[in-house]
Amino acid sequence: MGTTQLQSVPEPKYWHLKTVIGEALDSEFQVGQILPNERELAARFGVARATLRQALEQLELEGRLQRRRGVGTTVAPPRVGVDVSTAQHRWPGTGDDSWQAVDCATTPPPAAVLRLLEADDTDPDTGTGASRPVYAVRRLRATHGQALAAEQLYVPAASVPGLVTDESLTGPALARGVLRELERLPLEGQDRSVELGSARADDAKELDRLPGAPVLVVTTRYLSGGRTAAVSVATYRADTCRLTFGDVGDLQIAS
Amino acid sequence: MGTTQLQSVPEPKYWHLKTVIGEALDSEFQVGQILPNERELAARFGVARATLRQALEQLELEGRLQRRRGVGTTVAPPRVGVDVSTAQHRWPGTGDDSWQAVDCATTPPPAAVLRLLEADDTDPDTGTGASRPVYAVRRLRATHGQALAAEQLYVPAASVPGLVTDESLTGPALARGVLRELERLPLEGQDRSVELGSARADDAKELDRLPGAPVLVVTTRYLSGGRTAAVSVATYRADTCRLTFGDVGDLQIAS
DNA sequence: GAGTGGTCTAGACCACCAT
DNA sequence: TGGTGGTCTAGACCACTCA
Repeated sequence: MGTTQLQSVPEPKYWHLKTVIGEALDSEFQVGQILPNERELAARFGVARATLRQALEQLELEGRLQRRRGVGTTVAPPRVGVDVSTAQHRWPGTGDDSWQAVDCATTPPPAAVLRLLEADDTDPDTGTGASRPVYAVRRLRATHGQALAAEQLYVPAASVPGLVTDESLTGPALARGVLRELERLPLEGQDRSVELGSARADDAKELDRLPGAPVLVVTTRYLSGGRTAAVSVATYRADTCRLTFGDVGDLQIAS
Repeated sequence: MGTTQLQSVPEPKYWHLKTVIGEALDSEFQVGQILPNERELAARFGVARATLRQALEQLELEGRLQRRRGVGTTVAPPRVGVDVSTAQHRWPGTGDDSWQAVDCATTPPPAAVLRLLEADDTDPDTGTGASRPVYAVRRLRATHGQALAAEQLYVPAASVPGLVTDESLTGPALARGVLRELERLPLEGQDRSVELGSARADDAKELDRLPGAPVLVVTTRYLSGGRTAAVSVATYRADTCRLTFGDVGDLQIAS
């Protein structure tokens, strides 16, 4: 038959929808403005609700929309630039009030973290358990009342020799005590990695997201005295955060 | 009625599924092994295919699974650590064969990039167009034949004054020429940001993914002579890449 | 051509938030 | 209590890969 194929390789509907809605966001909507609900939007575009949701999910992933159950879908503000630079060799949170210590436990860290912590602990000496227990400090990072990240900072006891382990020290106070002692160590370097993950239930709750929400997982190894003095696993909200590594230093400051 | 509520707040089925399958991956499967197809898995777990797919999507997002249309679902290898460190003040790809120049065009860059390029171009002098045209160099980064990232490197003409603009220079050759000239500039610093994005159609094709696939967008501003000499926008496959910022430097090398 | 994952539908019910 | 987004179902068809 001589029917000419107008769209030989048609793009998926949800992809086209995403483009259309994305353009509408630029031209017709303002930050914070509420969109029509999903059922109406689906009807308006003549698609099933599931298809519309696929488009909205993409836009939310890109940080352009914010959806909250029971409330609605709103236009998200531009992503917040969050400094996670490694240029200044400082302990995390030093001279920076954006981190807040929340709790501290001594539950054994996950196997992956243990590998990082004990990689250089097993070789030099014979004993392995010298650095136990490992303090697990829980911290939150926020700006303008908005939760950005939840962190689990693992500190082996060997890194905080001066810590008084008084039993009366409860969670938050113990957390601050561990941090205070940690800052006394000379920080010699750090290496860091960033990868995509999905929020565990506890992280999700503190980040005001649903479990499984996309997060940027920043893993940092802090080095002091040739050893791994601490390991931090921080999960940043991927929808609202843009991680910045301001490496410019002197040049930027001079201008 | 006296029916006791066994699960007062039951977690979503797909979340539970994800956990179960994830544990199975650890204990019963090997990297590269192929899973039963989605219809069978859904039947085996007694859920709809869409629900099963929600769990698989999460596992793929976390880099634990790899799905390919027409082929099947396989167990993914651990993520590749990709160095994107800013510690060495070098131009991208110098002394590193993982980047390969593909093409070069002079199409105007997107507005967001233009803002970065011309921020310090408008103030000092009166003229603005001094740095036009802007070369858009296209490069790919790969290891072991596996595409990791696609980059768009924007270089204002002002940054490569020695470039001979012969019309016979085709795309790839022009790209290499621009890079060669760029490397002659003294690199004074760079700042960088990482955020979550979804792959544009062209990036997706070169990364062997579907459009919309999650990517880590690394934006870098290269500074030379107090100016922004180039801007790079690189999209890394979020499922297979873990970006590493090896800041340890001397200490790590010495050990 | 058989089998895979990708897209899409038209419903239903649930958890949550505001009023 | 009404409205929102979140979950789930049971189908259907399509695009792709490979033998």
